[in-house]
Amino acid sequence: MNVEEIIKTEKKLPIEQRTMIHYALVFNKIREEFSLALKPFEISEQQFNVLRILRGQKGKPANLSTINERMVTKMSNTTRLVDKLILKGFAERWVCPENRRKVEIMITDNGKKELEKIDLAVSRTEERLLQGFSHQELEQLNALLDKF
Amino acid sequence: MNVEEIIKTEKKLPIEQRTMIHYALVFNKIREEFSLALKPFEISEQQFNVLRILRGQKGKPANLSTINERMVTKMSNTTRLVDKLILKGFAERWVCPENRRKVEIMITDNGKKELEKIDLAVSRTEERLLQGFSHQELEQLNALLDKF
DNA sequence: CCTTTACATTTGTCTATACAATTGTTGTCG
DNA sequence: CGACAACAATTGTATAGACAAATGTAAAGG
Repeated sequence: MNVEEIIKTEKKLPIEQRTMIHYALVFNKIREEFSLALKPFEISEQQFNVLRILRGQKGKPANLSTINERMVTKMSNTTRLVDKLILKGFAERWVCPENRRKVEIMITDNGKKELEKIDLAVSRTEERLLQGFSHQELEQLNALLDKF
Repeated sequence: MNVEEIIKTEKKLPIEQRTMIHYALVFNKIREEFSLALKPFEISEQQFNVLRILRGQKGKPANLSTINERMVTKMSNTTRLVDKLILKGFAERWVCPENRRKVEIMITDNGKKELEKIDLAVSRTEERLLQGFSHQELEQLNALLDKF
């Protein structure tokens, strides 16, 4: 990936600015690949993320604020996101008996099955995106990302 | 930035998955900082990007497809984006005389002046985001990003 | 010329997201 | 207890973005 070529500029960018643009370009590529991988399942990246969180609860229900807290990209209204998962039969929701302000949300068996299929497609995408990296380079990248 | 802590998971993620999540988390942080920096100017990141492209033309007008081509994040409708810049008096647009299918878009003096102010705020943000990095680390990061 | 094809931009429409206001519930303190 | 603050989720609304269809213009081929 050549930054200058992609954004068609001849002038030399300061390294800081170049890094930022570079970062965004790579992110766009990643997002594109992911949404392509998710398209056949008719599920958004956010919905996929929530499903993974719900599965991570291992039988325990999650409430909305828990989900929000754990989401990679925080959303302003997770309610409607969960609505869609429920509509698809991948999750269910009820009012929390101990605290009626809260709701409890759980992944359904159907949701789990679907998620397994999606996981496969997603991890294939991840591997494809990262195929040019050695294990050491991945560690290096993670270490650099930690500095942000 | 500790990935596992942020998304509140105890289990060890495979390095590929961890890298992807890490990447997205950092991107969110960057985006947040940028939109904060741009907020006082009431301009979106995309609009800012287009303004920079227009300035990069150095007097020559740009047409829509040129802008689209050079944008960091490609947009489906750049028309309406330019509309907003025109509304703010930062750009002007007319039909291309040689080829009436095309339009010619130029940054105005007003737009240039505003852009200079925004540039300052943005580069301060960039520096702040990257303050933990040595020059060598920035080069390293750029080299790794190239591998995508 | 006239029809067809390709091109460049614009418009329509539907969905996603951001942000604020609202609803319903619980906890606290005089 | 009763008023009020704090909490959790939902709803309303306005804006941004994705995608497809439509418009207007130019080029190509018979």
